[in-house]
Amino acid sequence: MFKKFKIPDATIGRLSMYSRYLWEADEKGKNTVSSHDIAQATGVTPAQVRKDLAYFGEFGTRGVGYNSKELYNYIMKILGLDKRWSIAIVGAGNLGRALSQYKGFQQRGFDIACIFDNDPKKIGKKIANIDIYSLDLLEEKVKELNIVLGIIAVPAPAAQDVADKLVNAGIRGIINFAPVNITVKQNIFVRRVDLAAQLEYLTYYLEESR
Amino acid sequence: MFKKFKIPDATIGRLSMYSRYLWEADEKGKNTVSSHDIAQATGVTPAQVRKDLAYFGEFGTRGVGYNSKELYNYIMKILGLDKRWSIAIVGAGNLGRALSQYKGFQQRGFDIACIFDNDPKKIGKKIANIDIYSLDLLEEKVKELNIVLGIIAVPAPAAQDVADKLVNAGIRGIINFAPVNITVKQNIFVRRVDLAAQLEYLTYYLEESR
DNA sequence: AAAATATTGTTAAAGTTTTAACAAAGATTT
DNA sequence: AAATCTTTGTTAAAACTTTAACAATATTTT
Repeated sequence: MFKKFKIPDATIGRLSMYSRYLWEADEKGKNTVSSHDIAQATGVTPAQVRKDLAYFGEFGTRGVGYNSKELYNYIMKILGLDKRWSIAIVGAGNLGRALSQYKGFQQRGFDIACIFDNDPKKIGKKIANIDIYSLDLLEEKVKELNIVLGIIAVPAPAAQDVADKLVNAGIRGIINFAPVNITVKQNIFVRRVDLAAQLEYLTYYLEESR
Repeated sequence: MFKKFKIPDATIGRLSMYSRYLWEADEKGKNTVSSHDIAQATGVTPAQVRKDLAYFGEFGTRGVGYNSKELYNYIMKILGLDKRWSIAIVGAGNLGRALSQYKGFQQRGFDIACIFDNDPKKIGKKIANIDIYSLDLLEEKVKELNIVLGIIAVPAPAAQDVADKLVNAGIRGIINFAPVNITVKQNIFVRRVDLAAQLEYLTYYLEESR
């Protein structure tokens, strides 16, 4: 379908930003947007916007711009967001709880199917009406609820073990919030989100700029 | 001190990973590590490790490797983590609450000085023993508590306004969890962390790989 | 209807980052 | 103590990403 050549990773992240702006523009009745409009709203250059889109096809009209709604739909399809995805969260600690209740996932097409934890005090309870199950039920529930993505929100020492279990259960992609590298077999996609490291970029640049 | 040339942004993120591994290695009594050890543990190549470190100096001994503790200390200094930093969290919703209680910040030298929200029901209360104040007190508290970094954990429509207030109060760096671009004046460092976008990388690659 | 203006898609150039290769230097073995 | 092995720091090449320029095409103005 797509992928004529290798697409920069950063392009994918920008497409996500563009789509949010396009939705907003369309909501406000702005039917047509230019690469300049998109660039302005998302903090990149117009050339970058056009280049990013050009990887996937020709979506605009020269002299005119892009149809907001139409380009939104194209990008959502590129990102695989023309359908909904079921995800599981492993770890019902503070972070896991917050992620379970985070509205931003729903809005973008992600349904949290269930939560896993191995604390007997938590198993059987619910967070925001989502069931918490024992990790022993992982494989069963992944199949039953057609879960494709997993979020690891457990302490670092447990992360690799949880990752192995997710992969064994048949999950295809993982977001890892534990500040540790996890290794998985080929064809499983992993993204590490290290919250403290985000602050460390700031402190590095603050130190450097003085 | 550092910065002979432009340092890749990704290098900073990797230094953060390296430092976590070095701490662990030292704890386990592994006094010396090679670039290969670090690479293995963090999922990069040995050449990458050596290149990253070379931007900042010569820390190893040929034929031997690096002293774990010593390299850890160097990297922590590079990242500005040889001292502690005070941060404020704006937004006491689910995400703000979770971040307020996240142990990973403390461990890396970040102290959450206070939380801001404009919901009268929340103001005056505490989360994990941290005070919640009205946004009106932002400027005062930033000065009083020597707060340098801010975390935006409010809904997207409020993010730009909060960013402006943080900057006016004298904050130097911002992590923005709202899925929207914020603009700030020069010399203020911003990092956007878009949680849903992380999932969208996965769905993009899953679609692409079939 | 011609000229001016707007804006895309594409190509080439510039810039950045990663990878690979290897000389230099220390440790270990024979 | 010579030879071999290990591992860094550095240099050069390769790969990748962004920026800039501009022809192509549509719209608006004169």
